Amino acid sequence: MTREGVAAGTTRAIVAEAGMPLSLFHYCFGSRDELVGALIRRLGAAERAAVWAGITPGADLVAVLRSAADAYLHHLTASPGQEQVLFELNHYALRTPGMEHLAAEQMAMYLESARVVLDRIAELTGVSWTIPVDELARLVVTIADGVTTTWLADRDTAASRTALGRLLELVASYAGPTAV
Amino acid sequence: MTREGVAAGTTRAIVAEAGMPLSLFHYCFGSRDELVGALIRRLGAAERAAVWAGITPGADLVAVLRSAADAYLHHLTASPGQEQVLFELNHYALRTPGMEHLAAEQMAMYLESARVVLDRIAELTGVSWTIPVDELARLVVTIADGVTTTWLADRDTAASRTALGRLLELVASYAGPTAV
DNA sequence: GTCTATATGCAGATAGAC
DNA sequence: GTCTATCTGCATATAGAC
Repeated sequence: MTREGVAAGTTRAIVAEAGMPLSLFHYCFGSRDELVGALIRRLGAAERAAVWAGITPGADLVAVLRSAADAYLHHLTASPGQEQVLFELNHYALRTPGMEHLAAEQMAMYLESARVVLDRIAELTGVSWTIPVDELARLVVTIADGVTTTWLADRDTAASRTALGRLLELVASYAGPTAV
Repeated sequence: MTREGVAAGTTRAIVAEAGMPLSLFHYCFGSRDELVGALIRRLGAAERAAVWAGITPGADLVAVLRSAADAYLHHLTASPGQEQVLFELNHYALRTPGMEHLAAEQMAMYLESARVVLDRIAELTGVSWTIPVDELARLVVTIADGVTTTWLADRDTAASRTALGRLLELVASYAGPTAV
């Protein structure tokens, strides 16, 4: 699905690539949608781990934000399909009766990841956020979604980098001296 | 497709709703993908017209931005499918061999719309932008994409409004006194 | 131009032997 | 648990009468 899209990930294509008979698929999963649901959860968790691992310790807030953003942009341009499939899965869930909650769950996981990362960055750089971290987390997720969607459509890396830089200035503007 | 998703818009579903035989579809369009391509262009143009019409004249920049943002959020929450289908079409184009350029075209149209609107707003409020309007347009499109994607997933209107408000502050920060 | 009827293929899911 | 063979339905597209 990462390589060719969610729609191309038919049960037959999956078992053909895995070298197993079709019936084994239905022995493991009740339906294709069950696999898709499991996939949303698993890829969401993987994304979360990747974001966490991408934090480069440092004292300067702007430098830390900048390096995290660069790491993300590098990952995005190197493996576009990995981010693309997350959006496709999200839209698939939104349009499939009974799976809408998975789209919300996916977003909740992103928000949680952003929250944790923001807390960690504050800790590392010795700043405190001047607005609730929940609100800042949503801002960060919104920015990431926007940059990713836009880049996936036109692949203008330079323009995306510039926009992302400006958006990070906004994030940095919500940092104040730590209360400790 | 707006109502039930791009995948649900089969040729059979379309002709059934239109009350016409299937063959008439193929008399009008060479293939389903040809219809999808036409749809991307048409809905993109409609979006552009809607954005243009949404500008509320006024002297205060922040007020104009705020009203445009509110109008967009109102539209989004009232007719989510209309924005959702644009994303779906975008992803469909990205994954369909030979249609990738349509995704880029769609994004180019958004950028052009943003550019025109930013010029108009500058004219109405008597400000000038302190960064190239191309860069600001990409920032605006990135923001709109991010807010829309995030809201579609969790429907948290209050949080989206707050985030959008903060992002617009960034946009407003690139306004300076007019050179005229 | 517009219709009915059909060709062709692939989708998800299951039956039932081993 | 794992297999082969198959059920059933729906997808895009077309043939060919009118």
